[in-house]
Amino acid sequence: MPELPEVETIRCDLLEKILNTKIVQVDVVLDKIVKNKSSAFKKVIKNNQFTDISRRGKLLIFHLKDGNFLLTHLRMTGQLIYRHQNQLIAGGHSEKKSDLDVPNKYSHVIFTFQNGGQLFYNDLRQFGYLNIVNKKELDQVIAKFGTELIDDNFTLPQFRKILKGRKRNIKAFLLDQNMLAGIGNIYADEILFASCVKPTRTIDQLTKKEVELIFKNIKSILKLAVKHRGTTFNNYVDANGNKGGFIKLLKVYNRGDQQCLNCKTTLQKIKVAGRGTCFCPQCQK
DNA sequence: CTTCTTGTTACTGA
DNA sequence: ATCAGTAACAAGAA
Repeated sequence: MPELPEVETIRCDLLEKILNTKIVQVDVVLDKIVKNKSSAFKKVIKNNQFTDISRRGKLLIFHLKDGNFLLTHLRMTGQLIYRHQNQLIAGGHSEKKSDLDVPNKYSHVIFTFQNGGQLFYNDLRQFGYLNIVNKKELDQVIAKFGTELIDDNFTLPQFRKILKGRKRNIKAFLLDQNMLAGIGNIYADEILFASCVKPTRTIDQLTKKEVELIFKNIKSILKLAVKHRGTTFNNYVDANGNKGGFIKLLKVYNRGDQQCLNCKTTLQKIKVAGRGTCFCPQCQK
């Protein structure tokens, strides 16, 4: 599940690889992945260039030289993998051959650059999408997102302001992209464990200290995860096709029925906000 | 065979 | 306005 740290890792990887190089060909293997009409999509992309890549929450924004923007959301199993010309398909040291072996049966859109490099949009479950929009449409899409979380503009007073008057449970809030942009199921569980707050607690019950802790942990955990190039739980890989290293640092996510790393209590798995949720009944109050 | 999983949107109902 | 719950989407794992 690509969340903010994973999407940010891919963004930084691609920045070094695909800017200001002419796109000579684009293949749309599976039409439904592209929101635009396939013919219109190809017309805009062909002979165009990416001049920058930005990110809003989990959404990647490729800036095109002609003033349009290519939006990419990976949803659950989307991948963006770049291969430069003549790059050998690595094998042997990879556990999952399909991660590195591109194109494969999940490669639904393929960009080919003038220098021979190729960018593959892979998606096993086909929930992600590519969509070309103009500046006005981009602004409309971006406006709906909540606060950016690894930005210096995200401050404790601002966090308090967003929480004010709300009554839902804290996990549902953390996952709400219209409130905070970029947290998914993995980091929501990790942030709440680090903050010693049970995922079912409602916002109006949180103490001042707990709010402070949650704020601090949102920043520190997301930044640490970016540093470790994200979490590969099942499907995620970076733009080189490599796994993220944060999985070694997960303390609760998907560890239901295992022992808490702090107190050895058996972790519990419950459903909160429609999501599988792991927490320590001893450490999280 | 069935059931579960996951991010997001859309919808219903409180 | 806010929020909870659920279906839908696809395909693989168990």
